This record gives sequence, structure tokens and C-alpha cells, in this order.
Amino acid sequence: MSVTSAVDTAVKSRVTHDQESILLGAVEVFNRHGYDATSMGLLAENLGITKSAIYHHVPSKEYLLELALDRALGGLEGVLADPLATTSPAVSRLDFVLRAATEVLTDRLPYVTLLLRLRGNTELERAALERRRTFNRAVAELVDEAQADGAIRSDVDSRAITRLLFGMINSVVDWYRPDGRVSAAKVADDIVAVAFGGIRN
Amino acid sequence: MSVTSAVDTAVKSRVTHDQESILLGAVEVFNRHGYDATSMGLLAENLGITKSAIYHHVPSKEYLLELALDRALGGLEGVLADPLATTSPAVSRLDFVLRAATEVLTDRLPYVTLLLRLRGNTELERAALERRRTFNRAVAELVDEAQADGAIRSDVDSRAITRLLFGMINSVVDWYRPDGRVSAAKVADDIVAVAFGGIRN
DNA sequence: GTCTATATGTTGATAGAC
DNA sequence: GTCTATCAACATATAGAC
Repeated sequence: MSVTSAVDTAVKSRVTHDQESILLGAVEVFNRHGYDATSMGLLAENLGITKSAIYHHVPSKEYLLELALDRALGGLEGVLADPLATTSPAVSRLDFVLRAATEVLTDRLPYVTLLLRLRGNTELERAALERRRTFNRAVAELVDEAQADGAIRSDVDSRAITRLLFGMINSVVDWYRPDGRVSAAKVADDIVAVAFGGIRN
Repeated sequence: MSVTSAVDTAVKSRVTHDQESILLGAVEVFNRHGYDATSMGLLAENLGITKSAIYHHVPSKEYLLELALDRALGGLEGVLADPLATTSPAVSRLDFVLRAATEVLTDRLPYVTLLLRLRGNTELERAALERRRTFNRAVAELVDEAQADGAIRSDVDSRAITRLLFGMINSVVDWYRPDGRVSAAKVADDIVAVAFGGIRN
């Protein structure tokens, strides 16, 4: 997005968009109002252009969702592709994956936020949720292996543990703000500390 | 809701609703499609009546949301009113509140699910989120006290701990199903076990 | 790259009959 | 307690001018 004015100062008078700036603004509004509740009119208002101008850059509202979800899922899938995610022992790989997944959430916050709030009511949403489930399953297998190694507790079902781990990690989108006092690295440290050690002294 | 037929058998031929059955059906559809994305037409279709019939029982779509949120928040606020939530030491009260909050989630699952997915875009939603925040703050104070007592770790900020605890508890609405293999009591046990002890052996 | 104008359908809600 | 019929507002998306 470029901002221009008569003498090219910081005065915001007119905006010109490309697909990237449309996407960025759209995802922000999607997250504030919910994807379904966001009308193209509201989106246009927030971008400072008309509805028609949006359709010059993207063919539909759903295409914007598709682009956003791809960024979120691409980030998560990238975690599993890292060499550190495939080097034993399992508990070390689990530690890495929890940290890396948390980093993806903080780095790509608006895109992952959108992903985590999907319902699965359209084909596109169902496909995205299936990719997310595949990622979750891979982590569940790590938990299983770590249990088999005796590295983590086995008195709680591996699926239950996986769900609670993601409960903590995914909650990041509900309270982390990139401009806040807490750094992204500290968030990952806290999550791993509480996940592995618990809160009891 | 009553189901009647010519000879009063189990054959479903015609449904008659009251406000309670409207609410129950509405919350189910709200959770499946999202509150905003649920039209009165879709709601009517799911209830087996027309839009107009719904308006005989409730004045608006938002009123249904209000009823639902009150049940969720009433349950959570009831947790803090319990004598066990006000008896020292802090770490015992925290244990109780985590269990009791989890029970509220499983007992009133559809209502709390709706609450946890709010955005805060209307006055009603903002009021509900404020009540939720008040509950969260009370738990954060318990965490603070337990840290002061030396009962739980102090190397992680009390607000961070509170957020992660709620991350685990609130994730329940994303995976717990009352008809499933896992009992509600087991869910609370697992959450408390992982929260206090962590997963590392 | 953005605009105005418009097509076509859906929305929440109401009036009044049975 | 439910229905049909209706409304004004708003939805996504397109056509064509600048």
C-alpha cells in the first residue's frame, strides 16, 4: 500500500493498494469482526477504498481467506520440515516443535488467529482444518514416542496431553500483542517451562 | 419442545417449541456456524419451524445470545461463590477453581463455547467479555497469592501462568464431547495434573 | 487502481390469518 | 404456536467510465 499527498509528506490523503495490502487489511478486519460477519463494504471502509476496488485485486472474499490460511498452515508445516523436528530423542523434538509452533503463532499472528477460529462450514475451511489436524497428529505422535521413552508422564493419555499443549499454545492468539511488553521469545520460554515442569514448586 | 403425532407414537411429525427449546437449538446452531453467520432462516430450518414462529418466543436474535451468555457466566461466577473458593491456602483454592471451572465448561458446554468465541463488537458482547475478565482476574489473584506462599513457581509471571491455565481449560470446548469416551471428571483430573505437575517425568 | 451505478439475492423483523 | 406474505436494509459481485 502506498500513501501519497500533494508534497509527499506524512499527511494521509489517498491510498493505493495491491493484493498484499488488501490481504493484510482484510485479515485484520476478519479477526476483529469474524470472517463471516465481515462484509465487503466494511472491508472497503477499513481499507479506505470502495468495494469495487477490492474486486480489482481479488476475485472474492473467500480468496482472501484462502491466502491467509495458506500462510498460517505453511508456517506450521514448516516447523515439521525443520531438521530439528526429526532428530531424536523424541522429547527434544517435542521441545523444539512446541517452541517453533509458538514462534509461528507470534510471527504470523493475524493469519493463525484466523485459522484457529474457523468452523469448517465450507470446503475451503474443511480443507484447512484437515491440514491443521495433520499437524496436530504429528505432534501427538511425538508425545507418544516421548512417553514410550519414559521421558514424559504416561498416566495422562497422549491425546489429552497433546490437546492441553495446543490449548496453551493456541491461547497465544487471544492475548499476545506484538507491541506489548512481553517478547515472543519469552512467550515460548514460558509455555515450554509450564508445559514440561508444571506450576507447582 | 414437544413432539406429537396422530397416535402419540415416536413418529416425529410436528414440533412445538417454547423459549427453552428455541434457546437450546439456537445455541447449537450458533456454535456450528458462528453467531453472526447464523441467520434466523437457518435457525428456523434447524428448529423445524418458520422465522415468524421464533419471534413469537423471543424478541430478537440477540436476546437468544443474551440468555446463552448468562448461563455461561452464571456458572463461572458460581465457582467463585463456593465456600471452597474462599478457604485458604491459596494453592488449594486454585486447585478447586481449576476443577470447578472445567466442570462448568463440560456441564454447560454449548453456552460456554458461545461465550469463548465472542469478539466484543456489540454492547452485549462487551458486557459479557467484561464479566469474563472479572472472573479471570479473580483467578489471577489466586495465582498471585499461591506464588507469594511459595506453593507455585515464581519464575513465570502470574498473568502468564493464568493465561496458560485458561488456555488449557478453555480448549475443552474445542475437543470435549459429552457423548465421548472421556468423562468430564477425567478431563478435570488431567488438566489439574498437567497444570500442577507438567508433563516431564 | 479507483470510481459510480446496478443486478440479484438474503438479512432481521413485522402484520395479520388460522 | 405456527403460518404466509411482506418490507427496508444490506449482502456479494459485475459493468463500464475515468
